[in-house]
Amino acid sequence: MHETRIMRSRSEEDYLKAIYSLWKNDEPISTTDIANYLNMKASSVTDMLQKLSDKGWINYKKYKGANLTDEGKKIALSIIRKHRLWETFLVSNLHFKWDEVHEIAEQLEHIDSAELINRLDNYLGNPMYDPHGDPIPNKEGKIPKSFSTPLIELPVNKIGKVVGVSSDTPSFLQYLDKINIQLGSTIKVKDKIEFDQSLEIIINDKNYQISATVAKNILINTKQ
Amino acid sequence: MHETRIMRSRSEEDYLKAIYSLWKNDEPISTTDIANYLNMKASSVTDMLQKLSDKGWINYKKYKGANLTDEGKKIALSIIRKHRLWETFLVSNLHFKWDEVHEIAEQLEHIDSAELINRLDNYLGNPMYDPHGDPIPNKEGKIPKSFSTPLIELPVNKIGKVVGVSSDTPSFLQYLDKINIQLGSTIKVKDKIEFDQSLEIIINDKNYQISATVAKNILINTKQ
DNA sequence: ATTTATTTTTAGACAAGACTAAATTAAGTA
DNA sequence: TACTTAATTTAGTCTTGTCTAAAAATAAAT
Repeated sequence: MHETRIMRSRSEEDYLKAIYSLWKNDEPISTTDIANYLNMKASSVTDMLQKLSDKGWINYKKYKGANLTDEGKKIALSIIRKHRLWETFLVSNLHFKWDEVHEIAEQLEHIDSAELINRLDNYLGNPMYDPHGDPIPNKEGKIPKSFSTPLIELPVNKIGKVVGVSSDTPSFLQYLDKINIQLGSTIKVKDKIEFDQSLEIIINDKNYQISATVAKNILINTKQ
Repeated sequence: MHETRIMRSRSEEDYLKAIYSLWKNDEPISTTDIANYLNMKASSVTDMLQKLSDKGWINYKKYKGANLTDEGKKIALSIIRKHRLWETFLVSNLHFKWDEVHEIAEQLEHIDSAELINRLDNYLGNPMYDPHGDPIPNKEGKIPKSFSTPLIELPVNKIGKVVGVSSDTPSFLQYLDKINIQLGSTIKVKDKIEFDQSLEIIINDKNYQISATVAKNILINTKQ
C-alpha cells in the first residue's frame, strides 16, 4: 500500500488555504470573497474552482460558491501546519520578530516534504501555538482547542493574559510591540469609553489608550 | 539607496545554476549540455538562453553557447549558497542523512529572502562546508578554497582523509555509508588493481574493494 | 412582479515555459 | 571542397494560470 503522490501547484494550495481561511459557518464561500482574499479577479477564481472541484478537493456548484471536501480540508490544514511551524522556527530559532515572518512563511509553506515538516516539528519541541498564538494543526490535521476571547469583551477591572492576535498584519503587530504587548502579557482593563468603544488599559503598570479595532484583534485567555 | 527588487522565476534560477555547474574552463556551455543537465529539450534551452541574455545574466551568441556574466554568476552563487546552507541545516539540525537532503534543498534554495539566509548562516555557525564537503559561498559570493584530490590519485600505502564527494546521488552516498565512509574518514590505499583501476582500501581496519568510478568521486585532503 | 443592480460565468487573449517537427548552421570526413 | 552528420534554432502547439469584456444568472428594490 503506497501513498499516491498527488502533485499540487502553488496556486492550488493558495486557493485551498484561502477557502479554509474564509470558512466560518457551513455556508459555501463566494467567488468574490475568494477573489478579494487572493487579490484576483472573480473570473480567475471561477476557473480554479472548477479545477479544484474536478480534483475532489472542493464542492462547487455554479453560482453557489465552494466548500472544502474532507480531502481539501486536510490539504489546507497541512499547509497551515507548515506555515505555522516555519513561523515558529523563524521567531524562536532565527530570532525574527513576529511581524517579519509572514511573507517568508508564505513561501516556506509550499515546500513539499512530509518528512521535513515532521522533523521540524520535533526539532521545535512539538509546539502547540505559533508566535501569533495561532494553534498548530498536528500531523493528522487536528487543531488544539484554544480558549480565547477578544480583549474588547473583557469587563472593566478584570485582568487577562494575551494568548493570541487575530490579525497578522505587520503594522498591527508593530503597534503592539510599541505599547509593549506580546504573547503572555497581562492586561487590565481600567475603563471603557462608551463613546467610541475604546479602552483604557494597564500593561506593566503603564496606562495606554487603545481603539476598539485594536481591542478586537487581541485575544485573551478565558480558561487555562 | 535601496536595492532594486528583481524577480526571478524558479526556472531562470535553475538555468543559471546549471550553467554555473557545467562551467569549467572559459569555454561557453552548449545548449545540449544544459538540456541534458536539466532533462529538457534543446529547443527549450534556446528559448531560455535568449531570455537570460536579454536580462543580462548570460553572454549568449547563437550556435556558440552561453556563459554567465558577473551578475549571472552572482545569482548562481547565491542559489548555491542557499542550497548548501539548507543542506547543512537538514543534516546538522534535523538529522537527515546526507543522501536524503538534495531534493528538499532543491526546493528550499528558491526561497527568496536575504535576511532569512543570513540568519540561517549565523544560526548554523557560519559553516564553510556542507554535508558533502562542498564549500559554501559567503554573502558576497566568495568560495572558500578547498584542497582536495580524488581518492584514485592517492598512491599505494598512503593515507588520506575524506573531505568531500563529487557526486551527490543518493545511491552513491548510500554505498559510501555501507562501507563506512563519511566526511572525516581515514582511508589507506592498500593496493591498486592495474586491470580495472579498482582499489583495495582500508577503513577502520577493514578491507574493501572499490571501483575506479567510486574512487574518482571521493575527495581526499591534500594540504590542510 | 418586473426592473435594476450585483455577482458569477463564459469566451477569448496573453505570458511563461515546456514540447515536437522542420529548417538551418556548424563540424567532420572523404 | 563537397557531402554527411550532428547540433542548434525556428516555428508552431500545448498547458497553467492569469486577465478583460461580454453574457448570463441571481439578488435586491420599487
